[in-house]
Amino acid sequence: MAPVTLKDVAKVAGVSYATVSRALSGSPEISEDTRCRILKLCKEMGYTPNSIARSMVKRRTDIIGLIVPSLNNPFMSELTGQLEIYARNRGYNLMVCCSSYDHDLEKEVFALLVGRQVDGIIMIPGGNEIYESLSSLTSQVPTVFISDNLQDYPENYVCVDNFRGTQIATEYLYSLGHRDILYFGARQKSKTHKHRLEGYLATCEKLGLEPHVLPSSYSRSSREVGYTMAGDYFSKKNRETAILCAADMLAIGVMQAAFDAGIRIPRDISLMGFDNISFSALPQIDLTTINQPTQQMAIAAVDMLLDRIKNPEAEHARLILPPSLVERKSCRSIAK
Amino acid sequence: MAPVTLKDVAKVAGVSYATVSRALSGSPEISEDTRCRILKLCKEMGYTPNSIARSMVKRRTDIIGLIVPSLNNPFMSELTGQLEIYARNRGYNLMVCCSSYDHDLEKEVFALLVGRQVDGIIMIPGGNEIYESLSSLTSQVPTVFISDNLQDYPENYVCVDNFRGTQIATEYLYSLGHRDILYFGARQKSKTHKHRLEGYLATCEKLGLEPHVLPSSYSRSSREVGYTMAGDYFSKKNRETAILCAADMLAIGVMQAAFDAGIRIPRDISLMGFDNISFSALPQIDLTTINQPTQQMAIAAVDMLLDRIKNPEAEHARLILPPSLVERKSCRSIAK
DNA sequence: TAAAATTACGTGAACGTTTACAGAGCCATT
DNA sequence: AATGGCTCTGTAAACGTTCACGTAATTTTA
Repeated sequence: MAPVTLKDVAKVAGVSYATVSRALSGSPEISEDTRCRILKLCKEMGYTPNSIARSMVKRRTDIIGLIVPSLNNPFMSELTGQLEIYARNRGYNLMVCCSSYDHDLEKEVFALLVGRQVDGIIMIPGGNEIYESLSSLTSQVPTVFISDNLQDYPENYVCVDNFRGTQIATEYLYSLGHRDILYFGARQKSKTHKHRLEGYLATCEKLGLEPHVLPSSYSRSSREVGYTMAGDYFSKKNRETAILCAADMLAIGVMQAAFDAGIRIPRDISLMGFDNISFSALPQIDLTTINQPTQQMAIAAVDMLLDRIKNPEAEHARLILPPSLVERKSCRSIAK
Repeated sequence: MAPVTLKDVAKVAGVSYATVSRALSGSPEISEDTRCRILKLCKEMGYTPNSIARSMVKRRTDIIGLIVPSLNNPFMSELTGQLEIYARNRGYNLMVCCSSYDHDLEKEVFALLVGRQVDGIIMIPGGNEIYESLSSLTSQVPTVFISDNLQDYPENYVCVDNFRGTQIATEYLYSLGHRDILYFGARQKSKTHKHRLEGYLATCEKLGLEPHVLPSSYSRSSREVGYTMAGDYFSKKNRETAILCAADMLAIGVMQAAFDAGIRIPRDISLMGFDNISFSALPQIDLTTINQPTQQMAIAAVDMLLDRIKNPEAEHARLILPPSLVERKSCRSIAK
């Protein structure tokens, strides 16, 4: 518990503390002998550099703030894990804050992190209210968003190509012979979901399919929402042979409703999701879905942020990563 | 991007910077007028206190380090989320590091966090190698473990009562009429698993049941392990009517193997897990299990750590929280 | 009304680093 | 032998706070 400082080491070594600092920082302005001697002494004395003091003078902390809506959501917690590992490999630590999908909290923890002098912030917005506060937040500190909602704003962000995702999904279902595909759970307010819907609609048009859309009036894409909506849907006669859900969680709810209604997947109807959350890989679920490249997103977000930190005056960057098909057991090929 | 400091505010206000500091810290040694005037000015000028500088002189950072094996595991990411929220409510931020179940990394990030001058560390060990390094780590900074492996060491920890958990589970299965209960996936090296096994064995003895144990030679309790082990098990004739798994993930693997073998749960055999991870609540899984009180554990760990920070010389604390039964659909009552 | 107590504020040191600058010692060049 | 240029090390200021101390102005007390 006794904090041994540069000065302590310097005193024992019989040099000034600037010399010790030089020995540790790898400065060339020091002879090899003294460097070795000092380094050895540091070890012996159990010296640990105080990064607070260093931050004080260097005017940077090597800390990245992360604002994430929730760590209960597997997609976000996995992303968080990736971000932490990659950031640490690049010499940065992560200060994590959960916003609980609450925009006031988002602003509050943003200010908190700024006060903590983080070098930059990676933010996964929890909703759409973020637009109002965008510039007042990002003017304070370099910020990168992980979100598909920001095309029209001068901000840095990385996201997955949602349009392309539903395009891939629709084409896949088409290739299996499906001609009546229901797009399930289109949320109105989210731009992410708008792009997914558009990918579906555009592909329908390209393939000459008639689009069927079941919009969601809910503000989140939970299993419960999927279950409720699908219960309604299955209670009537329908001609669709496949359902493309706007999110995996919805699809899992749909699965349950299908089970309750005695409808078998994929025998009676094919089902696809979007996100590839870890749940979906469970054999009991085994959902064919569109993968978001979590690791790539994490790496890209950190890289982008560090670029912005190094060069804050640079143009805003955007990176849109390609999604990919994950083929599992929830879709089947049907006769034409 | 222009950092406005105490001095700037002081200059504009025409007072010394000590006065500004007093106005902000709520010191009584200042008149109400000047305080209001300064506070208003701070707002106008967009002043944010620099917590680095404050940490420098106060010799504390109000930061807690968290070392967690992985954020892919839902149990741990949920725990992390709870820790963050509660710690923030108590005025602390969380610096999170993933150890990837690697003990060398555990030691490395511990040192990193110490260098960052965190006020304390909450550590969820990823394995058993932790024993070797225990005292050399915890002598550096107040530390609280979340782990059931530390009864024999003078450390602070909180955990769930694993013995009680399997006791509850065994009694529950007994109450449903089961007399032949297999304990599935007992890991040898983990003390957590040792306690779970002991709870089962003790309860068998108490109830006059003959224990059946299927040990696991694997070092982790994954779905794949459960699937493989259960495949073997189901390929032979067995008399057990219920399986109690040492972890939910194992049970999910068992479910899959049962499905492959044409064995229906709970009709043909009852199945229980331990942990209550979020997967288990999915209707497609619907696993009866033993809950670990994540939120209570998080709150207790933070409270305990802050106690230790305030009073480092105090006796080591241990808190063992009660688990609880979560009744779902994977067990059935059988005729006696 | 003088002494004592109180209030409100300023002064300056401290926290543990980094770094610009200066300077000492040595060797090579003219 | 004087000058210049190295190489190495020391000095001191700075980063933005907090806080112990000092002190002037004001109020209270005897």
